[in-house]
Amino acid sequence: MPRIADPRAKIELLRAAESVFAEHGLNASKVEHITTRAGVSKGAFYLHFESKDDCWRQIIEGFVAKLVNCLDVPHVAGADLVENVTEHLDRWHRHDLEILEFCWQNRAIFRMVLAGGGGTPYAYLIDEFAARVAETTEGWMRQAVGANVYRDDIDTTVVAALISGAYDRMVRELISRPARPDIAAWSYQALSLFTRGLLTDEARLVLDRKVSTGAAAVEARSPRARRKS
Amino acid sequence: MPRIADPRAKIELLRAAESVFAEHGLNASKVEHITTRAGVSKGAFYLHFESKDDCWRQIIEGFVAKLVNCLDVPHVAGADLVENVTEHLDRWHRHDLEILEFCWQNRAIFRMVLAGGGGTPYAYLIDEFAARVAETTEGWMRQAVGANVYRDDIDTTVVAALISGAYDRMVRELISRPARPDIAAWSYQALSLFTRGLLTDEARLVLDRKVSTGAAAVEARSPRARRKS
DNA sequence: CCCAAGGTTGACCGGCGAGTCAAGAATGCC
DNA sequence: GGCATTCTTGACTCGCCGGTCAACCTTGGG
Repeated sequence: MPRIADPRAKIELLRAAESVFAEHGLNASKVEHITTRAGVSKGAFYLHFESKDDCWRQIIEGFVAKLVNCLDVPHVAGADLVENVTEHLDRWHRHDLEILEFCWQNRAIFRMVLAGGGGTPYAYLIDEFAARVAETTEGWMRQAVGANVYRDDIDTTVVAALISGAYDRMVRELISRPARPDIAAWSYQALSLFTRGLLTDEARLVLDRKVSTGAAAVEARSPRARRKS
Repeated sequence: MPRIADPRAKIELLRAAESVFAEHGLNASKVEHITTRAGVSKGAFYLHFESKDDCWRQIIEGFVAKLVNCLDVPHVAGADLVENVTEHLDRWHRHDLEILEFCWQNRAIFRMVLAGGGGTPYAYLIDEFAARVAETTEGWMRQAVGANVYRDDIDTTVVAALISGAYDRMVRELISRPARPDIAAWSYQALSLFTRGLLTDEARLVLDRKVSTGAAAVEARSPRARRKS
């Protein structure tokens, strides 16, 4: 009667691998480190994975489709400036929270990919993520310029890169935290900085009127009770 | 009579090393690749450097003090709002151009450090550079809030991270270019975005008055002829 | 206890790349 | 050309680490 395989071995190995990869990246991580941390032999590793790279791939693959889905946002075109401003800011805010939440939930894998840096399989995912964000941001921006929501003197390529760079830093800060920070507050600070930097004077007037009439604009919902520390 | 040592060997080796390290980072670069590219033997490498790491260090060390100097900026305190706004924007703009120029001149070494990612000796320099920029930015921001130039509802830590993240992306774009881009135009876009995002209403009025009287404010010097492409 | 089936192990193999050093090459004087 | 001095070379050594596999271990049935 055959011996029963240890049902926890693969789980322990995946956990250990995720942890070791996050510390050292793929190239500098040793299979022996992973197996020691998982509490199994080196040979047992190869019962579950074809190679070290395969282990890395198994961890990453389940992550890829989620990443792509996260970035797909429907485009909405409005004809009215009031509608445009409000809709635009709402959409931006919702999208922010969605992405930051995703990054927080998958912070271990982000750390894995970031620790490896150049030359790591799937390291291009970070660059792709960044490029995709910049591309989406630029698309939104061109629309907003066309709708007279954003100033028409902005270079959408440069500014899209600046904004996605800013969010990139925010994500890096987020995933480096041991405890979950106030994502909504962070998002508000970013949104406030960029909308003020981008809006036309007309669009700002629309927004200001919304505020003074007590309407549910994003800035009216800002945490007034929060003071900088 | 002893044979004369080849005076160009070390120069060729340093050049080749810089180039190979920029492509592959430290860990994935092979001494054999460097020596082949330099056109000397593998043994000759060790006549000039104790080890591969030593070669890397020799390239980086000359770079370190320049990097630190580049970030030291004198703090100037003004008492008058008009003076503050103008002085502040001028200083920001000058500092931008100085840093971007430095990054362009040292783009090969930046590429070297970026290509390695985590685990590379001196890779912390990039993190330190980023942290230093954020720290300096935050210091400036606190001053500007105190002088009623910036809004007092900004979280200076979060916003400083956002801004330095944005410049980080700009630098990465800059050093990835084969030909020198229009640094002043890029800097203008960033400055325009962030000043509009940060200034108090009073400070904006000061700035607008300056513009309408034809004074030499930064925005009055903006490249009006430039349209987005 | 013996047995068959399958699981697990860690000493071992072999490729790779950093570093070594004795042999060969280059130089200019006599 | 011979010689002494120094430079340069590239085959070689050695250690690291991913991956292998025969020996040993575990399991439950008879």
